[in-house]
Amino acid sequence: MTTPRRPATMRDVAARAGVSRSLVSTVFRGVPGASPANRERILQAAADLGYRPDGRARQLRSSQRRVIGVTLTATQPFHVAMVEALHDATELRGYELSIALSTDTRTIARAADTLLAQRCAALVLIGPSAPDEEIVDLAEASGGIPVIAADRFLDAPGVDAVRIDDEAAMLQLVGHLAHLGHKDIWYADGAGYVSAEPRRRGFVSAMAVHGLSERGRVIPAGATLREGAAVALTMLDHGELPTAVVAYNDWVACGLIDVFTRGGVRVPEDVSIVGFDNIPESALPHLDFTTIEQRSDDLTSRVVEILVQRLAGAPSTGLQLMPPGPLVVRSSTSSPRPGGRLRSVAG
Amino acid sequence: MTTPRRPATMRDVAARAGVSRSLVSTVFRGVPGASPANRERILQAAADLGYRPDGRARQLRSSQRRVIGVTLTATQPFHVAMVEALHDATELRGYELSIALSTDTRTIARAADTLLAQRCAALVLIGPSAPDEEIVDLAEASGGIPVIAADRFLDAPGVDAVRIDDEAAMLQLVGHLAHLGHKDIWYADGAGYVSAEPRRRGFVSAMAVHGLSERGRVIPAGATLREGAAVALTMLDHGELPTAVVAYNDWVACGLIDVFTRGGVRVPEDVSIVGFDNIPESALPHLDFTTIEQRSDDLTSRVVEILVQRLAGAPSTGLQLMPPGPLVVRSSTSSPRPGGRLRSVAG
DNA sequence: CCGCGTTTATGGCACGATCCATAGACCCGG
DNA sequence: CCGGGTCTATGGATCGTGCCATAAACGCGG
Repeated sequence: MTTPRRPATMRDVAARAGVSRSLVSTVFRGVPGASPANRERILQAAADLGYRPDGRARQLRSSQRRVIGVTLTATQPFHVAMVEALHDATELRGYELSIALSTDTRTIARAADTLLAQRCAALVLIGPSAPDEEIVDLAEASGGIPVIAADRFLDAPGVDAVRIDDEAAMLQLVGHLAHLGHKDIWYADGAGYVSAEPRRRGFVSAMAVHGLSERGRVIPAGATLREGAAVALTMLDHGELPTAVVAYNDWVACGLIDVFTRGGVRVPEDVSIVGFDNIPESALPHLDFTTIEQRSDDLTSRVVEILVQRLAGAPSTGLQLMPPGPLVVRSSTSSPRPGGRLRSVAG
Repeated sequence: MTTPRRPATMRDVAARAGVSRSLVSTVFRGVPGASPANRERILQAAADLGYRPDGRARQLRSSQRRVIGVTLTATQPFHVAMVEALHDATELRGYELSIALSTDTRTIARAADTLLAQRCAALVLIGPSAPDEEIVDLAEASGGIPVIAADRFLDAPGVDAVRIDDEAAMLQLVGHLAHLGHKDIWYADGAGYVSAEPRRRGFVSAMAVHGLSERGRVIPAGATLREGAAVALTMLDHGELPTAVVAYNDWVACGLIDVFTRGGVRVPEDVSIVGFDNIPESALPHLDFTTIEQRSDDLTSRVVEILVQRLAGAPSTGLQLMPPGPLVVRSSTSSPRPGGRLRSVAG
């Protein structure tokens, strides 16, 4: 097979098969109207020429919109899983997915521009980064197609938003500790990370609910094992510990437990620790800490559901919060020492 | 602004601005030939109508191919970083990126089909999964456009492949241990994970180089902290330890060190441990283990370089191996105990 | 042999843009 | 007043396909 400078078109296939261009079209569209003999010859000719229908021309001509635009920041692994789920769901409904990456230097609006230029049928914006205002403006400029913000807390008219209820989850976690009798509860905060805000808000209001606002403390940490470890070290250095620490996520909890146990602070005897996410590592025998599940699968299927409904003509439903996953109680939490209060750790 | 059922076209803009369709075209292409007054009126009319050029029609008409197709498996974080780098590099050369995800159920060939249907100018296949044969077939069917396999070991005519030289990296790691005097060196293998094969090969041949084939052992592990911890546990259970363990990657090393130190096996006094990747966690004070850097940035920039050259007409260069990053020696490695041999660990 | 319905095949317009050839507008010196 | 050059603006062909209207081919009963 030689390599043609110009890719083969329907015209080329038609010429080689000795039929009209239209007949090639009917065969490749899979509609009836071609005799078996001609169908065979056309497919053979196409194979010989390495013909492949031009998607751009197809979409341009057929007035139906058959592309779903997806913007992705890909900070979380489950965001990629969400794209896969969207693939599966839309493919069997005859849609294609078009993916545009947005990064620190490349705004969602810019990524979406590419997609809107393709005249996509709907826009799915995955990820909580980027200011809300940008999403609202984008929805304005989208020409009335469905716009769905996945994993984002946004309450704007005309745009569907779905996100896990971080606040409620935090309420459960703090509630667990409070019921065990803890009063001095600190929170190793996610600092700049995106889900940090609702979780912090959840922590603060949960402490208020239990009348512990005075005893709580929010300490900037981060989202990694490293940052969790760093926070634990500064706590040890300052020589002051609460009876329980809530971590922004499981990695931070790993770091905390690591440093604490090595520093002679026993978990849960001296300090209880809870994580957030229920990653596999949280069940490791030597860690085995209490955490709450992030039901990202539920979030994903909800997004797919909304997309399908909106494509079918259903109106926007606004913001939807997914109920938090179950609390997974393990051996990192127990009641505090009798009369437990802020403890001074000898240097 | 009302929401039109049909998006505005150049014709609509032209009508509103009172000019011809062609003039709208010249304005939106950014070529000279329109008077300032008309340019202004056209842009105003376009803004009023929410006009956005149709990318499909544009690309169809202009015979130049201005799209780079990228398939992505997104198993490694740096794969996403690579897409970002490709964005930056191609954007200022007037190209657009089109991204197609490939998953377990969605082959690279299928993902690439979408891209080829868009008549992309080149194909960048990111990720080492999928059988080589599939890539070769794909290159065959690509109609002669440049095909670049990033992060893949593949030596096929006409397709450029780039990957970090895992084997050489492993040679350095084992060499480091051998020079310290280690002879009983085990390898916690990556099992099913994709880069596992070349690393294992590197380990085996490195042991051969140092005349230690008899003393080496390959133990199936995995790629996560959890799997590393599991391997360490079985080692302790079997009551037999080498003087040094090479981990498939840094997470596995974390798991090993964690379980060992808690189990009373001192690192590096009783056993030396090396990782692979130099993730930030490897520098944590309480871990601080020797590892080798994965210079994924170098890999990325090499891929970009090759793409740019091939777009400029340069011929395929075949397989390229990137030299391994520097060895980062930390406190998890030292000379073995005098006369160190396989050690029995009391239960 | 003719009329009629069904199956196949074809020609041509349209999708929304690019781009070239051409025409009008305008300025300027001769 | 006219010829010639530059700057603007326009019409129309074209990209590769979908799809509709129409034509050819064919079978069949009267």
